[in-house]
Amino acid sequence: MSATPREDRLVPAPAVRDPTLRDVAELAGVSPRTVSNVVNGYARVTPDTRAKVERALAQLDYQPNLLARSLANGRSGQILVVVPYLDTPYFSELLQAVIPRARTRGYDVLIDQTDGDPRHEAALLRRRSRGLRYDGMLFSPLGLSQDELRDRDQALPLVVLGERSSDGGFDHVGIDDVAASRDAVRHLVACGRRRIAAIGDQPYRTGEAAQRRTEGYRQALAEAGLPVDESLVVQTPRFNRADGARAMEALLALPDPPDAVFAYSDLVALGAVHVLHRVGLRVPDDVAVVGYDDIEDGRYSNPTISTVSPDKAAIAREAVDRLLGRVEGARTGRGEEILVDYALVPRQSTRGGSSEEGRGSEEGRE
Amino acid sequence: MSATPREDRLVPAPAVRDPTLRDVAELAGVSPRTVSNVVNGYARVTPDTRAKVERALAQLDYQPNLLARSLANGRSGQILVVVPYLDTPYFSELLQAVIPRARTRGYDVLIDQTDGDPRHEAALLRRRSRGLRYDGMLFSPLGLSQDELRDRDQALPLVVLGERSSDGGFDHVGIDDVAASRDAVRHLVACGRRRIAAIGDQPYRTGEAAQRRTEGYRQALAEAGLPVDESLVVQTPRFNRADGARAMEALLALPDPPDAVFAYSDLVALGAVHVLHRVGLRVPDDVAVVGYDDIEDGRYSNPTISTVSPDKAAIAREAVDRLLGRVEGARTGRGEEILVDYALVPRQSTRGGSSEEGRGSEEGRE
DNA sequence: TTGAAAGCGCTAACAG
DNA sequence: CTGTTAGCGCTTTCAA
Repeated sequence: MSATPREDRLVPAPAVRDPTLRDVAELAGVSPRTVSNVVNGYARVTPDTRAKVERALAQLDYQPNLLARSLANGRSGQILVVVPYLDTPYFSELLQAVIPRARTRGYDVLIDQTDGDPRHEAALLRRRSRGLRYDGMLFSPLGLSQDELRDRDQALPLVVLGERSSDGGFDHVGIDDVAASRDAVRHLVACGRRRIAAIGDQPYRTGEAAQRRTEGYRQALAEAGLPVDESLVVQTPRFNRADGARAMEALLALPDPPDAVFAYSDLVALGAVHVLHRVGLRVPDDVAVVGYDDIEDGRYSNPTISTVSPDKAAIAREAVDRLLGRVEGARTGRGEEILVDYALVPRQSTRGGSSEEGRGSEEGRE
Repeated sequence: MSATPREDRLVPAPAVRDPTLRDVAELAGVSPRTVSNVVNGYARVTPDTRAKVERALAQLDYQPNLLARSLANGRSGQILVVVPYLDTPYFSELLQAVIPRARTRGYDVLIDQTDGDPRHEAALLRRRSRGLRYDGMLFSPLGLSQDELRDRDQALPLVVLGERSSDGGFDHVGIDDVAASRDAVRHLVACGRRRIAAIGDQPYRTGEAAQRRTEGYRQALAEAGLPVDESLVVQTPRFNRADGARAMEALLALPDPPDAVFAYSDLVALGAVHVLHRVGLRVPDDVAVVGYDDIEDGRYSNPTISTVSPDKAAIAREAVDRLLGRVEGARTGRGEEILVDYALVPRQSTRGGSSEEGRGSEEGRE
């Protein structure tokens, strides 16, 4: 039996074993400590020994065991991103921006989807934070009220998306929903509409995001001196196409249907437009529609959808940076409220015509 | 100083420390081994001691440190899912199905997106598998050829989605693209179309998926005795709306434009329809369009898009189960080719009308 | 600057 | 059935 490069074993070594820090140390003739220093660029190392170590590193094609590293230093290098639905364009577009941002900071992304189930969401919040596979959580809740959001493991860094937090219980990143909604409805008013419906209100204590949009809607109507016809405010369980379609059908069944619709998401808008087309009504001629989120579908749909466009790149950037700031201890203290930019983007569904246009910034707000 | 419940320490204990297996063992008066057995439901344990342990478990609200567990048993309990774009509906809908499937099997999901970058993809394949944070990889490649897919770390369980593998180098899950494309074009022929364009061909060695669709297109035309006009086969760099729009513009600039389009994805179809509307052509009256993927957008667009509908739930199920079969050692040996069901779903973009319909299974295959 | 050694918290051989 | 114990591979305090 020929001698192996590694010390002898009683049992035959496994066919192939990845090189460890120890192997590198032996080959380089230094201690594991030194190799670790080189690998992590920590303490100063003599150019001489560094060269030796690096040669060994290369020769063995060493790659650190991330699990072991995590266990030793108590950091997983992963963050968890929680969304209600992955196949909702708004969330997938957001994730598309979040993942590279996290990666440039050296973190991998775990994903969970809750289907908006309050129990699932609550469980995620209360899970003991240490010994977990992630160092922090980016959370887009749907079924939880503000109070429930506060009842959580305070040790786990948390940034909440899309819900308003006024009380410093956690960091929050989003846009000013009331102002954005007001702008959207102002736009419809400016287009000469008078019977403006709102689709997407939610009565629950968990529907605060929806309620802020409704608030903006009311403010804009009040400004314009228009009455609020409560029968034009339609509630929906969620913000998807099917909800938009159903709500639109209900509105059309009214004795005096609306001449415009403010939809609380682009999907809702698309669902509404779908129904309008089916019954032979023209958009925007008969009914103008404005949506919310600026998902890609709305830029290619027929007609294209006027919408409130949140700066998703900014949301992703702010959210990831705030979260990792807490993870890495650079930030402490009370949660902050971060409002990012948004813009109202008029397209065919309110203006008609057939031209495409890029992301406008008119009526942009902060 | 009052006595602490834990053994004395020379330095003050950290303000709060999560209970470990050891803590539980001490409290219950048994060995860590036994606690481990109870927690993992391994060996048989006396009801008596089990009760003791469980009481201690509950009292301390013990939760295992997953990192430590992973390091000890060499399994992370995570799989990595790699897609080119997260905000492409096909992929996000697939992920929506994959995540719960993995979770029911006890695995968490890490996500990476490559933007179709061949270097990124190749790096992922070659990364040393041990010491990684994931036990297996579900991979939807875009920029890699079959050969490049084979050049990988064989130790990492891998299931490939959406590319055809005939050679057992890895497991593959998908639908029969040639047959599905043939069905799609047959459908257009059956609708009385004669000048049928194809949008989405790709010439590269990495464009094999696209080339199979083109093959099906040619077969269907040949069957119908129709000539293949190469100017009607338009190549696109990717499969998104913008590509579909550009390709459609090019087709309309032809001296003799098509009366039907087979688009290699629903996004391409939507982009094409967008352009057709803009120039005032009617779908399907002037130009019929059939897509591929059956994404939700196509069920609510105007018109709704006829499409090839792969059984995404089956793809997710088969892919996750095959992958975990290998991860857990239940499966070994050569890679298999798994073909799942698909159906051609006719909608307004080929048939006209304005009714909605659910997922049809007519012309379903395989 | 570098080495020795003690963990991180859990699993699993190996007794008993 | 349960206890003892030796790691998993890395980081990091403490000495030298």
